[in-house]
Amino acid sequence: MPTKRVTSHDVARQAGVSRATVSLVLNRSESVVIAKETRERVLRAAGELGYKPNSAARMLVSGQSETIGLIVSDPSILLVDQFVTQVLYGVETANRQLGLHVLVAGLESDGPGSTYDDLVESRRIDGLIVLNPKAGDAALISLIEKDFPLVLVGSVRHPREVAVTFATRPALMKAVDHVVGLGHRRVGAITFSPRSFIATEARLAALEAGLRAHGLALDADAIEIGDFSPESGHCAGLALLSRRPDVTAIFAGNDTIAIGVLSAAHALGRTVPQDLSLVGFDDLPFAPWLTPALTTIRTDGVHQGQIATQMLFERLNGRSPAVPRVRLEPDFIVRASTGSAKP
Amino acid sequence: MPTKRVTSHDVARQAGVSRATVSLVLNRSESVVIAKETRERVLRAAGELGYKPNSAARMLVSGQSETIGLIVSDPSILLVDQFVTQVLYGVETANRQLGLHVLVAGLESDGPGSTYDDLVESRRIDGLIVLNPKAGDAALISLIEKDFPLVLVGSVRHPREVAVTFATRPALMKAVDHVVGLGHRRVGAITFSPRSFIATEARLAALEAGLRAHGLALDADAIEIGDFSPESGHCAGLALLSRRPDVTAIFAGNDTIAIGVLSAAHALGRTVPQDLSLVGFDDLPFAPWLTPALTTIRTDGVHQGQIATQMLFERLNGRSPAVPRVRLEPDFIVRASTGSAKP
DNA sequence: ATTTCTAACTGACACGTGTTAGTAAGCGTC
DNA sequence: GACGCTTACTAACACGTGTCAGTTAGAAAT
Repeated sequence: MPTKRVTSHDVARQAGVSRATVSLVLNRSESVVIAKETRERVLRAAGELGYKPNSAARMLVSGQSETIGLIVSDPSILLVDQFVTQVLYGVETANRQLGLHVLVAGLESDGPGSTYDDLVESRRIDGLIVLNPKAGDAALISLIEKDFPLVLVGSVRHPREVAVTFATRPALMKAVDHVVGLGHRRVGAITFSPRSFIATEARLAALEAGLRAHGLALDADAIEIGDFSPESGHCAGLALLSRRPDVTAIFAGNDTIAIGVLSAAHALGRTVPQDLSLVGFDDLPFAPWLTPALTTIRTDGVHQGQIATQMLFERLNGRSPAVPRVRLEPDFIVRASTGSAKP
Repeated sequence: MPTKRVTSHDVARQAGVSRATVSLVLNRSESVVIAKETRERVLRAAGELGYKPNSAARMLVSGQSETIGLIVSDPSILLVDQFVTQVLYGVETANRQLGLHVLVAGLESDGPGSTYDDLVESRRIDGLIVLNPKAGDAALISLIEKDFPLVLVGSVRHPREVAVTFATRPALMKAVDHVVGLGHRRVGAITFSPRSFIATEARLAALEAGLRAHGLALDADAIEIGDFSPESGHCAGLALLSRRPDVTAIFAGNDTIAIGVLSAAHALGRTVPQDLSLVGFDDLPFAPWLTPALTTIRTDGVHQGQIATQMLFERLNGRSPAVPRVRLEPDFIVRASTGSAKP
């Protein structure tokens, strides 16, 4: 790019006005201080020269970068589970609509954790959205307590956090009602992460509560721990069904794990839903097209990303969001992977 | 964030030196112009005050943003097909390792297309990686011809483009050998996009060439056009198998479409691989865990993203990449979705 | 004619950094 | 002691923009 940059100075010269006037015309949209004729001359000059303000200079003087950071915890989850991508898409589109740029940064759980400071202290971003935040993340807590404009997609259970989460309990209750209504009595679960993660614990608790309402229990040896991936679903499914062959219904931590469970069931000679009922979580785009089509709980990740963006936008404009913690309600979707328990 | 920013001026005062010295100490890592004792005093002061240079000021004076743009054409593909996410992950990790930031921007095909200029002309980014570039994208061509540091993940067939693509022909040949070797004679294909897309056309051509080498043809009415999604795979599969029930093997444009084809086959009462053989494309993480496990062609999207980053890095440092067009070689992976044709 | 007022524009500063030309000090050399 | 040379540091400029306080010109009022 050997081309010379066009500055506001060039525009001013071409329009026969001062640089200050150019700036006023281009920024103060409806202020009447500028004569109509002058305004038009400036706009024409800017157009002809193809003037685009230098973002760095503008950032420097205004203190704003018009950019938000999107931190993805454990980015390798992106590789295996499509849900994170749904949120990312929601965040990107919503910000584009608002005229904001999105800087994506992965945060390795074993890394230095300085990623936040790199972005925040250097004033490279105005606000932050954090995907899958970890409760023990000290740097993150510190930012929350400094009141830095930050929205969590997930939760670290901090009293002052601003977050978008899912109220999974109602949908899980419906799912349990459905499964128990089909006659299942021995139910298993495969989580997408260790119980220490807030979302995992909350979902297991909801599941247990739901079963308890029907006089049933979620046995400790009917729980397996996965890691988001189909492979982990397969392994956990094999382990669970081998240890507890009497289990007739499994709740998977997400749809991706459910794929692996389907494969495990098949490997063990059990047909879904005749010999085993399976419930997924998320309703990813492939869920209706698995064989059998997956009964699942629909969490709208795109929407979650959009809401997070909207809340961050409020904070960036100095307004504290009307509701600091938004809880979205997932739907329960019945398809073909759940069926009557054998008598 | 009511906290006052720490500037290099503060560091200078605390260390008892001039601001210039601070800058020299922090930037000229191994230049010996600074006395060891002074250097240490400055570093200590910077550490104590928690000094982080303001990125905007640095960008302004250096003309570099240490940020690259990642343009995702038709971002909604992200939602349905996991392959794009693999590349994104590769790009993000590689750039993080190089100390560069990544700005992600979706480019709607029907949009104004000004996304490039927004980023480039405002000097917000130093270089660009474009995912799934469109051959007809005038703004993109213009950047290529201006020699802007830009790497394509894909191709627009421009003589001066710098790109990372896949040489799909050898792997597709192997796949055809495999399928024909199993006795299949009537083969169908479902693409992930209209033939006008370069990759689609190239893969169909390779497929046709492979079949021709065996004295077979890819009939026009045995080709269906999909759109990356499992749903499109399902619909295309239904259409193809209804119109040409004699087809015994199908090549899917990607693994995601293959999911839909599996479901279509099932809906029509055909079992894979007994009644129908299926070959996917990409080897996404779920491919081994579908039922049956998917025979497919492995394209390493993460690697592709890393290579693209590396090539862009070369360009940013003024070196033109050793090989302007890297072609990666996919592997052919045989699993359980392909089997002997019925006699 | 002088003052006051308004509309329309401009001069000059600030933002925080990287860098180059330049200075001051120390030291040896003739 | 004048001179040159090296070492270690600093003053000052440049980057391109947003934004006031201030200036000019013309009209209106006194």
